Amino acid sequence: MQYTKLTDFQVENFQTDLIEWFKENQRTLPWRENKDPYRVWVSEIMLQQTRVDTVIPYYLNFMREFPTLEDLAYAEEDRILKAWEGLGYYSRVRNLQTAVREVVEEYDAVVPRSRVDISKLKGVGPYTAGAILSIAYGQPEPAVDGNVMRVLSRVLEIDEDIAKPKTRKTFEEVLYELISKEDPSSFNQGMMELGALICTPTSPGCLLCPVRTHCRAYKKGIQDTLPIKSKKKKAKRKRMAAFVIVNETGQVLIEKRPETGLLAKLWQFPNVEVDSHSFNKENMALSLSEQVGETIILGDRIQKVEHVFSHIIWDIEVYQAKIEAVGIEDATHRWVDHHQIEEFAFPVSHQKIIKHYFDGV
DNA sequence: AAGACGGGGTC
DNA sequence: GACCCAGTCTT
Repeated sequence: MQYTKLTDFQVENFQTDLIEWFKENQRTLPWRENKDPYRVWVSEIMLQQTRVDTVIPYYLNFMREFPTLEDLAYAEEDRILKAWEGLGYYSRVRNLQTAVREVVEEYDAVVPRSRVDISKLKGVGPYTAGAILSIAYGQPEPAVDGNVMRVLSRVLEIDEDIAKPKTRKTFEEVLYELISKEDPSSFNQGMMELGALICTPTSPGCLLCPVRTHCRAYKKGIQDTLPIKSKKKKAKRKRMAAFVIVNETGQVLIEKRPETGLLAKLWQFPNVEVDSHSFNKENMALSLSEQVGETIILGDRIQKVEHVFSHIIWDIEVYQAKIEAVGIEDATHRWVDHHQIEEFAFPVSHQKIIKHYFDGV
């Protein structure tokens, strides 16, 4: 039985027009060299909420460091985080390693071919499952991302709010009918490529579009009103104070962030969240001395950093500080010089502190 | 269903 | 400043 949203829709002609266009116009990208499921998998994780141009250099470096699924499975966690440094959403790479270890142990190092099994892997949601199954294994599984929802909302004039979790399922149901059974890989990639190159969020290039004859929104001239997407709330501000603590040999103190939550397991300079009331230097020197277990002498403010996340804004005031000793290390604290610090993965906000401090020293 | 989770590019 | 990006996990 045909899905009602495809009534009077030329399914086969649409598939052909899309796939022909994709084969002629697809970009040359490093993850399109072959269909190795591991390579496809890594690319799909990196591409989550991240643009192609941003991903390319990370992908090349990552595949050089971890060419096979086993290489990644046996790698040290600090190394995979360093390879991800600056990409954001760091749980992606920790989940990816958990998942490839699962594949090595439970699936004889072969990426599962069924949606049920592949979806059990950490970090593999409905989109990534469909992308790997269709691109690496040629299976007719939908892969619904932001591009696909935008393109299809226009082509089929679907006006559900794409910010709602439930809406993704609407698109998946249609796509099980609409996807090419002969070339699911080119179909899915074609939908995404079309969304990236032609059917863009603002001012779509309808006159260049290979499927405009099929497009209901274009026919009505309402392509700019779709998709419907509700707004999200804006980020909240947090004031922080961070400290570049220097010992007698010129090393600085860094610490590892907690295992869960924001920027989990990355390294940073010791810092505290401050509200406007408790913001005084005596207070900070004291609590800092407690943290480090030695007397800290708080120096000048040397930098201000504003860093914007999707849900938080950090306003960081950076202070220099001195310790009258060599300084003690434990599992989560290290004293490092400007060479050693390169080996640790820092969030971009604290990379700004590293750059400013060591450029000035 | 809504919030947590990064960072960068664009208008 | 707001939006968006080849989304997923947790609550």
